[in-house]
Amino acid sequence: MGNAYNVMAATCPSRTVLHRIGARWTVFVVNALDNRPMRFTELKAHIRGITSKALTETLRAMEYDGLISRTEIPAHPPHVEYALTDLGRSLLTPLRAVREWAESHVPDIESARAQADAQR
Amino acid sequence: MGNAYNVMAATCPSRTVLHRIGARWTVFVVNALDNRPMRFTELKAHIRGITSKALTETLRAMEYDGLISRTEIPAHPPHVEYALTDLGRSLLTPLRAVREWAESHVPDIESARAQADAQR
DNA sequence: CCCGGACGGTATAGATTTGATACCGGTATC
DNA sequence: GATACCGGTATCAAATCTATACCGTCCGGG
Repeated sequence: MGNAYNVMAATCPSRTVLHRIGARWTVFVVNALDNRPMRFTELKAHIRGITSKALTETLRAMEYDGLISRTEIPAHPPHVEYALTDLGRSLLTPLRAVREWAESHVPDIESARAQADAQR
Repeated sequence: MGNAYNVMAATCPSRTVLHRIGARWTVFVVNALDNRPMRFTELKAHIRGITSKALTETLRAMEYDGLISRTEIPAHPPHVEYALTDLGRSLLTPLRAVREWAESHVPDIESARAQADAQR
């Protein structure tokens, strides 16, 4: 498809993009918002182990990059809703594949680790 | 396909697997070894911006996880060759998709960032 | 009115990870 | 010899992440 960007070049903008995708929690947020918008606390509960700070920073960065939208809903009680944008949804396909790979290859990696440990 | 692992659970082994895949440089190494084995210095030159230390650590971790193999070749001059294992090759498909997403969506993200900057 | 709790975060400090820079031993070439 | 390349280590400073505590707003109950 020959586009002009190459992640292997240190200065290429695609590098920063890949860096952002690869950031600790981005994958989890994208996967969590897969089929519906969520609120802050809902996300925090869903992605077990994330702290408020990490979640806030991840959401801010993703919003800045146009991957998610943040909407304050003035209902009673008011609350905040995070949702994938079209761009974010387009990222869903590759990231879901990564997630599925991770979930389905746990035994392979665990046995590789066990074998490496036994070696020493 | 219903496997037993869920990355959203903090204690799930798949979490550590995903963490490893998401580590700074893993994506680059997998993509670099896409169509042939490479030597240490070759990899370092190919993945612009990586330091020896980062590359060493990434390679060690990936070898431990069974994603790549490290072979010392006793030719003259002797050298070291890194190659994807079958497991590593299976990771290639999802990660190549991520790489391609990054390379093809740079303009979208840049314009989202520009728009966010203009907002303030 | 007062109390308590949920929501959506901040502030701060300590631990962990990363990166820059320098260096090193072995092999081969000049 | 002297020099250079390969495949790394060692060391230390800088950036990042985590844990923990805290905060203001809004709401419902008593």
